[in-house]
Amino acid sequence: MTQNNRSLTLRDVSEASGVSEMTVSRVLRNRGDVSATTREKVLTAAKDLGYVPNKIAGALASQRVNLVAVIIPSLSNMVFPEVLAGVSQVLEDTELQPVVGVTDYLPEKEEKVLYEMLSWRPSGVIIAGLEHTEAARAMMNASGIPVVEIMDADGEAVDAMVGISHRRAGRVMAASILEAGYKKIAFLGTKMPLDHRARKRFEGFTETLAKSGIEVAEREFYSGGSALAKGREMTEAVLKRSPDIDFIYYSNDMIGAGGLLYLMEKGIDVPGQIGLAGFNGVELLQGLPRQLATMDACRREIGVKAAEIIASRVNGDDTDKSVTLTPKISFGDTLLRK
Amino acid sequence: MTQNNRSLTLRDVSEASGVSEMTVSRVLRNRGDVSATTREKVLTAAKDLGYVPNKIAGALASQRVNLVAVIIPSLSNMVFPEVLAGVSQVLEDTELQPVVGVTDYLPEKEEKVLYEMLSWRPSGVIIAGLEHTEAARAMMNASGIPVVEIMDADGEAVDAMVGISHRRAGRVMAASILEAGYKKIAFLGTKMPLDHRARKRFEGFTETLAKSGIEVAEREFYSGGSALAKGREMTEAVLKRSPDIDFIYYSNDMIGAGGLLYLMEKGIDVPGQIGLAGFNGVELLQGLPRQLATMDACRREIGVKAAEIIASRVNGDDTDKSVTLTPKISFGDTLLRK
DNA sequence: CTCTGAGATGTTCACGCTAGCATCACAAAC
DNA sequence: GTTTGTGATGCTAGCGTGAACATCTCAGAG
Repeated sequence: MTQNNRSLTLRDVSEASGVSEMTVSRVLRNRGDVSATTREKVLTAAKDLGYVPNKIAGALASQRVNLVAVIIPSLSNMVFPEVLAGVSQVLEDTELQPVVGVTDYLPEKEEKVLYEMLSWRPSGVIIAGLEHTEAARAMMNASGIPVVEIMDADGEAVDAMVGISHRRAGRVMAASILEAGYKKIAFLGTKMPLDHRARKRFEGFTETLAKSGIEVAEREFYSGGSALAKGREMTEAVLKRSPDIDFIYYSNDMIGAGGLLYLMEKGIDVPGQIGLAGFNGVELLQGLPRQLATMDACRREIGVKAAEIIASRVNGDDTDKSVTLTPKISFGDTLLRK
Repeated sequence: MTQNNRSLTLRDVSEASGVSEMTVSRVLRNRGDVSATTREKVLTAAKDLGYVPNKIAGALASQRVNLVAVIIPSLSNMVFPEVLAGVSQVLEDTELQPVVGVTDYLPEKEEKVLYEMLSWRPSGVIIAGLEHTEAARAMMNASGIPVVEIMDADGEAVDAMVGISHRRAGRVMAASILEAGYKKIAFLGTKMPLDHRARKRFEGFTETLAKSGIEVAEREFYSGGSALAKGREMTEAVLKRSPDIDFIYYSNDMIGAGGLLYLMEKGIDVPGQIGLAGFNGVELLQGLPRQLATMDACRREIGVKAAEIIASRVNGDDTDKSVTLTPKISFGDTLLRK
């Protein structure tokens, strides 16, 4: 309540309550034996003063920091917040706390964010992707703490890894599309040098098409802007160039939804004339007039599993080093089922 | 590169490079005079060892922590990430770093998150809303650091405040709707005990309607689930109950978009038969077949301004205590313009 | 009445770093 | 040669807390 400019310490509380700093520390951490009377006295004093413990000092003294660094490319698309939700849910039952860093898909920024985070000596790291700079990889190795790389399973992990195979996801979608009889297939997505997972999906996709002697008929990439609007624009552009396209595979649901809305507006028969599919399985799709075919990326599950691995490792338990989840394809109303 | 289990300290670097710890510290912080030769030697040693400074110890020693706590209700709707983007953009040019805490709209969780964050002794706090528990308010007061409450301007700030008046926003929207001649007006939104800003908009809205002798004809509230789908469902439910509704005011754009898609599907004339408006001005709307009327909540701008206030105050400069931004109404295609 | 032991409380020191001052080397000025 | 100043470097003393150990108190056993 009192407004001090000099910040409060254990000493202030100890003086106010007439016991030693150590006892105050014990009360505030519920550690060790303290009599009910003393506990009461200390808590009252702490509350009256408005004392908030200094975790900086605590962490230095105890050599323990209950933070888990979570490093992701972006917060503005729906995918990473959901991973985060999974992480938080699990960590809430432990004394660990997630701290988020955002890289904007830039390797150098990732390296910088990682450095910053490691300088706070967290108990673990959860980081999106398997592609990192040499230096970043070295830091994670040297840190001596559990590191879980998430979202992807196509590659080598520094330590542990939880994700799906995007190559496989691309292959499965391609197979379903071929099976449904589509032939002139377009791919629309983000500019991929930045987004390795989208790239891998694309690679898996073209690989399977190639086996049937089919090549992607059209492709278009975007970056920035409203994904829904971009989906619209790109779909229009592609159909203008190649009106005989009969399927469009979008690298995410948001642009897919834009495309879907555009085609419906134009009165085009989906999935009869043109089939569509996206990727991610975002909740948003449920509100669309027609269900977009998609593939669930197991986002929440990935967050949960990654957090569980960190939590166990912090407790000294041994755990899985590599968890590969299998995304489920959902045909929705925009991909003919054989 | 070397994998140590015992973590590295300045001493390790100092031994490896043959200078004192102090000099190493100076090199790594670019503080004070160090000869080019020594600097080179130290940097090489640090890099070889893979040394990452320990900010915990640094912060304790220097009594300075370059973190800014940003406390928001949610990451999963589009509004707060954009505020965050504004904050990050500004702080990127300073030595300050944002750290995000999420409250899920729960006052007790807000209090807990605030406590946790303050225990790391950040340089400032940016927190959404003006409504907090007694204890939270006390903590912010006692902290002695700059505190900026954001998003809202209807109320008393603990310290500084940046936001818009949601009451006014509600009033302005009501006035525009009345002016366009709509009479049977419905309101659809979130359950409001949790969301004070939505509540204030609703209050302003009904207040202005009341002045024209009009009452909200229907109302419906939701919580959880896909907002787009909820908008759809609620719109359907309301129109079933009162088919003569001629305007629906949604408490956010997402449910508004759901409603819009539903009405278009049903072939209802928007805005002729039924007008619609949302709130927030989210980017998503740009991809819809028709532009939803809305009001920009100045999200990014709020983040920018709040961060600027913190940055100045940290530098000891005096700044505005209260900044009220004025949202712009956008009529889109769903609200007749008089 | 003394002894024992467990619970309650206090003391000391280290955690890894930085502020503030002390010291040192060396070149320019006298 | 001596002085002086300045850049370069080192030393010491904390920062606020928690771990480990030391001490004290008091009830119950003998």
